[in-house]
Amino acid sequence: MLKGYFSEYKVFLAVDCIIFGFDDEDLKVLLIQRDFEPEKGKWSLMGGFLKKEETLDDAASRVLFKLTGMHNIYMEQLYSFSEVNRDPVDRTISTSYYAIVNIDKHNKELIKNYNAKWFSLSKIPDLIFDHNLIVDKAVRRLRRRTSINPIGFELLPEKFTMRQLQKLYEAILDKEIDKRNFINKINSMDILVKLKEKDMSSSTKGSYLYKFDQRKYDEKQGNNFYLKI
Amino acid sequence: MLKGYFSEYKVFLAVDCIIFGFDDEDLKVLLIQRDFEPEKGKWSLMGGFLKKEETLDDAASRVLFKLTGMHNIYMEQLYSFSEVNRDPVDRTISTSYYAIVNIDKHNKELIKNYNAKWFSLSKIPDLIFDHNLIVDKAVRRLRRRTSINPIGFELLPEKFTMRQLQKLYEAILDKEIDKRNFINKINSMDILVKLKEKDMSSSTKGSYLYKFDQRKYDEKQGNNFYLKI
DNA sequence: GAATATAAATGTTATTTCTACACTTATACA
DNA sequence: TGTATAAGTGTAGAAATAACATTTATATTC
Repeated sequence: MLKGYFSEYKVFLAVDCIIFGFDDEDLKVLLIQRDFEPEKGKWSLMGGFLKKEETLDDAASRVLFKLTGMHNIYMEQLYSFSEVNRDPVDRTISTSYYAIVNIDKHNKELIKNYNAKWFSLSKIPDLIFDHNLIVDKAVRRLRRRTSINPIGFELLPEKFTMRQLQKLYEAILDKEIDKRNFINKINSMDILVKLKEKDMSSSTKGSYLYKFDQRKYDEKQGNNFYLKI
Repeated sequence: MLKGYFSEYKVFLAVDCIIFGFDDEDLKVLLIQRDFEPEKGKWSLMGGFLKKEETLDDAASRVLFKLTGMHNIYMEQLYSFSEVNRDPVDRTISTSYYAIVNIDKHNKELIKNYNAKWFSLSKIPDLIFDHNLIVDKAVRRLRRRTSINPIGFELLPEKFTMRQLQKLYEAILDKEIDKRNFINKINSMDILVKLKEKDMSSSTKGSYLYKFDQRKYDEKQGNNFYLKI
């Protein structure tokens, strides 16, 4: 045989997406409620099969767009899950991606169509197959990434307060952080621009708004540092 | 259709293994020379297709055993590569694993049969497909892992000198390390047992041999720490 | 047997980073 | 005018890291 491998080796390869969002309080994950068998009615990650003409990244982008209506979402490949019977219908390997999105920017119509809902990390229900495992791994990865690279750009509105940013870190790392130490560390990263504008919604005094310095933020993505928070 | 997905979505899924070893001087990678088309004569990673009844981990273990004759090799899933035309024969996704082995313990007969050879990192030839990319990613991952967890147990002989351990770290991290600071840090990890025995081969004075405290070493694998070396 | 050559073994100080911690300020509203 | 609320701000002690040089044990050579 000169061309082609033995087709009995072929398997189904799916991508499943863990979509993280942040709502000023909690880190959340977007889940869909299946309206088809098996496990109809149960919650699951959004996924889809890898198609012939696309890479796994393409497939993940496609799946993410389908559910959120957003393009160019920040995402990263997580892991490939391959337990033989993880999918009761047919042997299927799942390459998972985690994505982080601005929770206010997704298309609410779409997520209604998919019976999708945002769940706080602490309230994630029983999911189909091995999806709880996948979410756990994604959370651990996101935590580690947050200790190595700056995060927030994709999760926060364009302008945000220090308090919002701190809440985000606290939600991701699941621990309380001292306000002054946090500000000092963020400032030492040198990725924010302090605006003249204030947010007056949360206090009488008002709090300054910041935005990310896109260029510096992207730089820091490259050369890893260890930000111990 | 009640049972089974649409089979046109099926793809070939291979595992490719980056096998790291250490020879007292350099960090090395075990490569095989292909004796079949395409790209006959070129060097590549050892790989194989995922079979029906095995997980990706199983497949990687099988591939590793086939080439080294060793069981229970330390390995970790790295990444799944999926460029559409990465394999000219047929669309094939590759899930890569990196493994670390004791270079003295593998079966030399086997690697002769596969035309396999150890290559220092700085002397890796042009590999088939995207295998150079895969190796690069594995090296970066190994470096990061080395900064978070202890390493060495799988790469060194049972008994080894501080110098050997330091050389290993220097080879992995590709930088020189101060001897005194290195020893202090390793000691602060508390994973070594100092033996009464000395190695007399490298100096007239002789240098003490150490071995890993298996229990403590395994413990440290779990709770990540940041060892800045 | 004295001198030499080689690698091993060892500790301290200065610098940087991290942690813990409390009071003042601006403003709206009563 | 007083009160309530969240924002804003700095320092000192502790811990980790980085820089750095001399002494020791032994085999070999003269």
